[in-house]
Amino acid sequence: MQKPEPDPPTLTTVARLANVSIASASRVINGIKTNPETLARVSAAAEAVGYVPNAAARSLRSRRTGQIAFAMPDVANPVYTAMVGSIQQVARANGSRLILHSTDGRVGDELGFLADLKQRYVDGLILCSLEFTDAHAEAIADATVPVAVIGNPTKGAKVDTVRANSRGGAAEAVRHLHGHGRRRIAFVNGPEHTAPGTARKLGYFDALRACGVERDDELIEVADDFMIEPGREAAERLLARTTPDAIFCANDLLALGALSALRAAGLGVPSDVALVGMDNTNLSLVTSPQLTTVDLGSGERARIAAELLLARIARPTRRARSVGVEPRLVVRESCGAHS
Amino acid sequence: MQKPEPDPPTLTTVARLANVSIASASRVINGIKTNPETLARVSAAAEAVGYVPNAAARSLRSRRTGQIAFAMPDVANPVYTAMVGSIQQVARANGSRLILHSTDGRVGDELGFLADLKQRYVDGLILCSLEFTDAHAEAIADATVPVAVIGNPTKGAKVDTVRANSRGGAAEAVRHLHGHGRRRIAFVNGPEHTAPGTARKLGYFDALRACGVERDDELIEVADDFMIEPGREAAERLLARTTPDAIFCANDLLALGALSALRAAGLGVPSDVALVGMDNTNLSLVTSPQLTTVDLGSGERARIAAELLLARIARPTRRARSVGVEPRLVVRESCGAHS
DNA sequence: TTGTAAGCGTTATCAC
DNA sequence: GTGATAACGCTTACAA
Repeated sequence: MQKPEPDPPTLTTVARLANVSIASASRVINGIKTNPETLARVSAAAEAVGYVPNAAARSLRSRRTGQIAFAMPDVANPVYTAMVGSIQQVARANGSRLILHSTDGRVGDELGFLADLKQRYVDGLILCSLEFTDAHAEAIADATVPVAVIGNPTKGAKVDTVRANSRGGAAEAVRHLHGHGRRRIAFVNGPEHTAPGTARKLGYFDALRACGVERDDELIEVADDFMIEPGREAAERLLARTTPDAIFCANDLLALGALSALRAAGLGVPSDVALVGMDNTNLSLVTSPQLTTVDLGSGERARIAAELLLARIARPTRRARSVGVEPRLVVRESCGAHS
Repeated sequence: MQKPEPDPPTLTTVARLANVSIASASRVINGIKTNPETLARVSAAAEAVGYVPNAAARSLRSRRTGQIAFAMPDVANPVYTAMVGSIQQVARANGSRLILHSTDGRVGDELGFLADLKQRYVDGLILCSLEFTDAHAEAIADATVPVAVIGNPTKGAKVDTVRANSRGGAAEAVRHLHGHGRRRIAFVNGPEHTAPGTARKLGYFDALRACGVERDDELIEVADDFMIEPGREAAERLLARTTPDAIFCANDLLALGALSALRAAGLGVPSDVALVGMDNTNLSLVTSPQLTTVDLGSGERARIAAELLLARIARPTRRARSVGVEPRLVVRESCGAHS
């Protein structure tokens, strides 16, 4: 059986077969009210030839692609995959496809994707940026399609935004440690030039102040990246010079690294050193002890961002909205729950 | 400052500004050889107005979208996010965008995406299917764009394929356990109607036979899903009726669940019960003890699938290729490495 | 209600 | 080399 490979049927094919104009065929396909008889004829014809509308032609005319994009730092990080899942759901419910861009946190890549929007291959973009610069604000301002930001845009930026309160969350984590009798509370942070790095450090200080604990820079260590291995290395450096009775890590991955360093140093968790992470990734459930952490609502923030974006795509003139999602402490074995 | 919101510049805009025909403008934009002077004029004009070609118009004419899609069971599963990462890289190097579809392993969804290809919103699809049916083969056969499958297509299906050898990998895992003196080797499987479920069970039997160990159905337990919680429950059922000296789990997530059940039962790993998982997800590094596992080359398989797909998009008439990726045992603390 | 026809922004085939 | 011009497949005034 040789492939005949006939060109795919177009509206013209259908119209001809149904003996109507291509306009009528189009109306039927788009569910616009028509005479029952033509409707029947066209539907039958479409069915018969297996007609499916061509996406490119449709977008060209309608100026809608039915696609949205999500630009995120790292496909392998559970925080972001949680976001992908939420966005996927919203998009699908909306009949939209999802394009995934990976930025590795590089500002240049983010700006590149923003610029590419001019190609109009999507109806809008959700940008999850770790480091929002003026260049971002500018690029968004002259983007031709709506953008929603998950993160912390610069002050002036007029853009739909979903923020986490990671400063507050960090403070809550540290207060929790203090509440459990810890007094030498160390802090393992990620790169401090990032928005999360900055905010979480401030939260750490906030809590120390609130608890009346004096800040001790010896207890602070910065990892190269918000990842497991850098977390382990940072914790090793920390433990080489001092022994805290608690470590707050700026995210779960760092905490996993720290856990491994603590174990290697023969320190018990939480008996010797309590440990709290941040993000409530599914990783925090698989460690032993299970990790106490702060849920910053990644999935929910992404869902909201997607909804804001779709709303703006529908009504581009709405005023920019900014939504905050509050953190939630999740107490597990590494501090607070009986292990 | 009010937004003037001028329509985005088109080729016509550029051509007019450069005082050339739109054909010449097009040539310059597409890097087709032209007189240096017109080239300069057009480039300058394009630059001046910030011209960017419209994706929809381009695809309509050229019948190329510059997009590929990846349909996978679960965005949150590290095995698949590893695949996403690889595909993303290949796509990007090729100048293609990546569309992500999530199927939750539902056959109906997979078939739906296959059918949607007729809209031609992508140049091709990579399908990672857990359960490949005749309907899949049929849908692929009359798809209008190339498809590459990661998994095990039915025999007759003419489609580019990348297979893992999970049967062989499972056998290797079990032989490894046997080699470390384990004789009561239990097996926690996922749903057996899936391709991985079937293959891994066969591998388990293969190894028992090879090692001269008699098969004991009491040592086999099936989880509802390839996830942590079902894994824990299955392991609990297993431990309620017998005590093995090793458990082989059909993937890492199941192994994490089993680990937690073992811990709850007061059994030491690997002292009392050795444990081996499968997939070599990054999760296997964060447990304590770290998990011995079998790497089925997810990232590599995805990379190969992407390359096969792009190759076929470039030359649609090539014969279908089938590539196998061999498993690799990764020895860590839960069996074989000193903990 | 239905048909005619004008684009949407490109690319590609022609003559020139 | 360059410029008209005809598609690509569809939506949508507007006219009938």
